[in-house]
Amino acid sequence: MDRKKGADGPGRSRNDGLQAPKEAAEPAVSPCTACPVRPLAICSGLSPDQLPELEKIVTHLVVKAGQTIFLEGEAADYRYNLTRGCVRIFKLLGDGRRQIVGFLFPGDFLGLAIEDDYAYGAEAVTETHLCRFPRRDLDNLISRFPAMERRLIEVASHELAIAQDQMVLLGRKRAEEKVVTMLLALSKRAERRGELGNPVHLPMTRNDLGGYLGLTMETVSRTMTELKTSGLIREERGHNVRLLDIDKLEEIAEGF
Amino acid sequence: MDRKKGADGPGRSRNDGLQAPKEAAEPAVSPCTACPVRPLAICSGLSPDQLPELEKIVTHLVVKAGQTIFLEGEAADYRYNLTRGCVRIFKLLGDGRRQIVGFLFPGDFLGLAIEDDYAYGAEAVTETHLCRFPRRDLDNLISRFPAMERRLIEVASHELAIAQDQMVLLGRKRAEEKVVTMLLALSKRAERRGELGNPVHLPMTRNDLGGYLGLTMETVSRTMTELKTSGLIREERGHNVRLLDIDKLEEIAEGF
DNA sequence: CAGTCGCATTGCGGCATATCAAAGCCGTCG
DNA sequence: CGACGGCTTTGATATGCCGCAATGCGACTG
Repeated sequence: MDRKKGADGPGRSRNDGLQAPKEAAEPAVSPCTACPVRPLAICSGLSPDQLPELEKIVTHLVVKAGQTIFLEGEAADYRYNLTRGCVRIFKLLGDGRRQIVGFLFPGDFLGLAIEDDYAYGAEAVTETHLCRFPRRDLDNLISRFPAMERRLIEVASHELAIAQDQMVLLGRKRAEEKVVTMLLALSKRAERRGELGNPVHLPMTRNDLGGYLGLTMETVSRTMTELKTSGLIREERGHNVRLLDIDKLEEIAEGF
Repeated sequence: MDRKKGADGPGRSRNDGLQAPKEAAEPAVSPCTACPVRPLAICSGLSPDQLPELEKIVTHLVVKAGQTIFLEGEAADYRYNLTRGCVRIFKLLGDGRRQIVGFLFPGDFLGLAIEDDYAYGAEAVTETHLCRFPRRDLDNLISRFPAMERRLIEVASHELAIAQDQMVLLGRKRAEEKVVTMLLALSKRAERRGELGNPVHLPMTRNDLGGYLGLTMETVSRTMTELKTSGLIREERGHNVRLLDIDKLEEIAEGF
């Protein structure tokens, strides 16, 4: 691939960001016990009778599509858990070029790799529900529960493995391989969450996909068209993509 | 950039690999207490009187330049700590394209992001000294010392932050920016280890650098020549590069 | 000190992807 | 229901890096 300046402008899309996210209307009695994503989240490091500890420090937020959750460089006062929706995290270069370094889905933890300041910005791709924890409180709690620490190591090293796969993608794969890898990865992630894996749902724009794959929006679009033409995928209503020959797609993704 | 097939062949270079690494002649009385890289390593999660616990399960190895430490896909029976030398870890695509996902230096931990099998291969760039721990033993030990677990979370999230920076580099930076970023990063890492930061020492080949930066050897070479021509760096004896205008270099690296 | 081997450099041509521009499509809202 | 706004698609052209090949160079070796 080839690039030089201004891959995409800073943040914002669809909607626009920067209003402070609002607290959810009803935190209510704190439904961690019934939380559908708990088994996926770091919260699975706590036993049911320990959950009240967590509920003491949590705030529930709803963030509308396109809104900013936090900015790169801002003081990192909170960590989050995603319960609904989709979030993009990204880093900027001096001239505005933007690289999306991850998409988050329900059960994912947001705010792991941070120092005093957030090392990346986070924006809602779709309307997103978050559990927000004051960083200090959460870290204290975690250090009191060894199972939580172990869970966090698991999560961090899983993230690291994903990041390494992404380096291979960005450094060595061609456009078609990149797009196919992404489709398969989103499919598998959806299945792990217990959602439908085959018509893959793509909540993000072509621009977001390109921003993650190290491509431009146009190249993503052209590549999708080619995949459709060669009968490997089919687009269905509402940003859904059906994978028509998964074996073939896997081969393409792995560079054979 | 632009690529298609066979960025570089599999492993091996300089020397050649695959002989089983030999144990060090003299593990001796177990000198963890005096280990110069302990403050940098995960071992700093243990107090001096706990070090014997670690020494019970460690084996010291010396691996010659070019030799394989382990292969991608092999059963992940060990974790390592690097005390001397330089290691490259890399992943392969089906057709042999190779992406180097990291270089390790003294104090670094090897074998963090692994499942049952190693997700990447590891080779010595220069002669390397390693502390090897049976995975199960080390994990048991770690889980008995909360300070170790905390240290491991720190290490993992630091690695993750580096990986995210690397995604920006691979996805959005131009060749010159990539090379400059690398030079500065190696310089800073050396300083953190207490080594000389300014004439940066580059133990790895141009091919390795390219493998890490998502470039070919030739492009790295051409870029270095340009940097020399424009007076930003100067090559000195023994794979050393002097940074002549760090401010300017930082600007280039950050995309301004 | 000449010979050899591995790595680095340089030149040249080609190609994948960027870039710029213009339609096309689709959901939203008045 | 028609017009607007944002996203997507498609086309035409530009370019940065790749891929190959030849040469250069420095470090061992005998």
